[in-house]
Amino acid sequence: MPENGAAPSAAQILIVEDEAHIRKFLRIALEANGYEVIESRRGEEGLDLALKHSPSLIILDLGLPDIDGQAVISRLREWCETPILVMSVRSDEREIVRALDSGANDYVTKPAGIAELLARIRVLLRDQDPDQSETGIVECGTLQIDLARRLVTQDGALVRLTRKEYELLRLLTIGAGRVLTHEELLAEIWGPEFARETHHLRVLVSSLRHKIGDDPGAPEYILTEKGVGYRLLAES
Amino acid sequence: MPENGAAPSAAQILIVEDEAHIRKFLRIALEANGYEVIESRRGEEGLDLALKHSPSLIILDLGLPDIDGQAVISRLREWCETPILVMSVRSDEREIVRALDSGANDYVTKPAGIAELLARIRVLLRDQDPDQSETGIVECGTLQIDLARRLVTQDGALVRLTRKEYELLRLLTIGAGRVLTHEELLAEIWGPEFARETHHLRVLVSSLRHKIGDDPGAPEYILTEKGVGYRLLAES
DNA sequence: AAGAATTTTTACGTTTTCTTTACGTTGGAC
DNA sequence: GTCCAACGTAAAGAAAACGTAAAAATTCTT
Repeated sequence: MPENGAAPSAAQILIVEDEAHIRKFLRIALEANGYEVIESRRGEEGLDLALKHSPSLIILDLGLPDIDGQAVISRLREWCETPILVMSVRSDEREIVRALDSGANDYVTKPAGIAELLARIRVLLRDQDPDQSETGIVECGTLQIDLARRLVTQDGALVRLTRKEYELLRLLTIGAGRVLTHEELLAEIWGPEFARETHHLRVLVSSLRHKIGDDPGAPEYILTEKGVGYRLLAES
Repeated sequence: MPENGAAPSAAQILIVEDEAHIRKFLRIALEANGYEVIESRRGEEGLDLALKHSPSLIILDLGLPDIDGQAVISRLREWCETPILVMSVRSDEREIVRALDSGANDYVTKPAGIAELLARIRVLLRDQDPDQSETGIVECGTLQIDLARRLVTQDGALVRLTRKEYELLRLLTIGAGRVLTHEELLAEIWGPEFARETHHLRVLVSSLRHKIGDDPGAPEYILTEKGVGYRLLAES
């Protein structure tokens, strides 16, 4: 899994759409405009990919073969805030309202002009939460976290992290200084249905701390906020 | 879920539209949904009103008598980030792209279903920059309370609070200046069934005061209102 | 299919936080 | 001054939360 291989500023867009020719059309148009594209034909797979890649935007067709598109929106919104642009052949107003109210950010009726679609994508990417931007190298004492390359070094030496360890560190880094609650972390790393299983988090934090050389008693990096969550100590 | 956009204090919406019957129609629909409405027939006046009232959202017609709607968008974006929803009779794709790219957040072609319009308004209000509302760092002498990060510092030094201590301080901060009664605090922190157990509160206040260096005899931060509750001394 | 790496599960000791209780202090009423 | 009610604080016991190690299960590699 090449995670974030391309240029640092290339936004990654996930397409969830069952019709092959539309997928192809979108992919060509998006790639021509400098976006990186991931695609999926089914809703379940789409949810997986969203979790795995954390794309910058999701284009979602409501008429999927396996699960209701509406359900995809709701399930995405349980744990993430990635902008969702819905495409649909139906221009039924009730469906539009339902999609928007359950968390979609825009609704475009097919067939839509590609220029308009691209403009609406730019709006959604432009209006995103500024602290979501995952570019640049974050430093924390002698610890370096390169979010674009998925690379962590401690004192210049490469630290090998497992997927979950890295995911935890990434979340802490993005929210540096802020407390990330148990629920947030569990929902992001394991999925919303694990939001109460704090023991998972305890062992993961323990092994991450071990690898980056952090002493829980006198933490340099990861501060435990008992009963609440964890926070990465920010530079000051 | 018809989740109403108007939560505690009604969101204010500015309509800039020259056709009287559309203005009237919008006003009725919006007010019926709990929004407060200001309106203007001309672009210049619209800009003035935006400056004066800082509305939560602007609905803009592109076909205005005095200045080009496009110019209104650009001039608004010079100094503010209020969401702009453009309405237009023209569904020319180039115009849509131009409006979105110059700063509009959504574009709806007239005539549009009112339910869809309201849903799109809810999206724009929902997605507004959250740090416009909560990011305030409250200062109280040398005590700093950063509610967004759950961070408390005294004289620049991090103060580590337990969950309940922080919760107490948060409540006092939110209601800064106001007296919070024993009942309110107990109900919020321990639950309504504890509303009479003031001894809990006494020991909690004591330990919080100890950590932020407050002397009950000559309080700098937490003032005891005997027989009633506590209050955080606000800056003036 | 075997082996390695990762993740999940479980268990237990330790630390921190919370609750409870007891007692001292303050300040107004009489 | 005495009494009383409300408050502040200290300390001990109880409960909750945490950290870690190791075994079991799963997934990934080769």
